[in-house]
Amino acid sequence: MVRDKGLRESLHTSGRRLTRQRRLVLQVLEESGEHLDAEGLHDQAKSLDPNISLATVYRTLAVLKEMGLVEEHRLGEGHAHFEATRSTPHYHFTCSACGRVIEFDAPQVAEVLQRLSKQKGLLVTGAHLLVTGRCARCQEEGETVPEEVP
Amino acid sequence: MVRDKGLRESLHTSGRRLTRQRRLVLQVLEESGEHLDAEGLHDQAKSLDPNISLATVYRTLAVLKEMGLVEEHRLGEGHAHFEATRSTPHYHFTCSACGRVIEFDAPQVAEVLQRLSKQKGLLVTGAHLLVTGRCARCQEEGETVPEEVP
DNA sequence: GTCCATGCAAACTGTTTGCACGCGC
DNA sequence: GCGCGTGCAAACAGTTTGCATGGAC
Repeated sequence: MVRDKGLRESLHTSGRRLTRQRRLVLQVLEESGEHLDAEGLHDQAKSLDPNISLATVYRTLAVLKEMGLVEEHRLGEGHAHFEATRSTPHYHFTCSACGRVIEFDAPQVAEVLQRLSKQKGLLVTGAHLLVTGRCARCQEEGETVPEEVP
Repeated sequence: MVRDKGLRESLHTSGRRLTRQRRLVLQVLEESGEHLDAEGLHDQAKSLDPNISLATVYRTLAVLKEMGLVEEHRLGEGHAHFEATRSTPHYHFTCSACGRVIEFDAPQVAEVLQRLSKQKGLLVTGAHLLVTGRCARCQEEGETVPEEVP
């Protein structure tokens, strides 16, 4: 992988090492696209390296978050979701009936943040707009049974 | 309390009862203002009713949330914060250095939501903009030691 | 060879639940 | 008095940590 080099360097500057597991976690996160939870990520990773442990997944996520390569979101319920940081910001709508997550963009949020940081002298390092409700499908059908949620 | 009557009625329509504990939880939440976590809320409540249990606090919060009188937010870290629903929407900035929470308004968010629900046929029932970064004080001082966080 | 990273299992935190008793209506 | 609500303690889910071994550099 081409970007391994960059990853190795980023890790190296903080006295860290590029391991098979770290490469793997980032790879799964990038390929799989969006908002996996730790367990889902672990499952995916296990299919490529059956020995990787959940603890390592969590530790790796912490490192990648610290380096800004991964973002953590609390969508809907208890557990966290993770996704590889992308160049274009986006936000999440979660359907409370079926659990589906829909991404959307909202350029106006950037304005809000800019005004906020200017007015109150804040340094903004992260922001997330989380919306909940019912998706189109679940409104029609009055559905209440949760579908498969990855 | 005047609003007890309204609360009782709201509860009654869903076959629920107005108990000392429920009154108490809502009262603490309203008086104490903003974003207490369950444990803080429990502590405050205990000073008025030493026997109230944490489980009851959680169960009551669930009921009040369901009735729309209370909102739950995951600010920064692991545990949830709760606040009595207010007429004016507002959002939260959390300083990752000192843990301070600053509230702010952002009317543009409402526009975003409206456009979103129209474009994608979603029914929006809740939304929250969560911002993290460093507050003015912590930027100046390069402070890293967390202060008291309620 | 050094020292960071890993796997495993145990610990921990925040939240939920089962059960017997208590209290609102 | 009926049946929901409570307190207690145990269960639970998600995440973190201590320790001995393994692997990156």
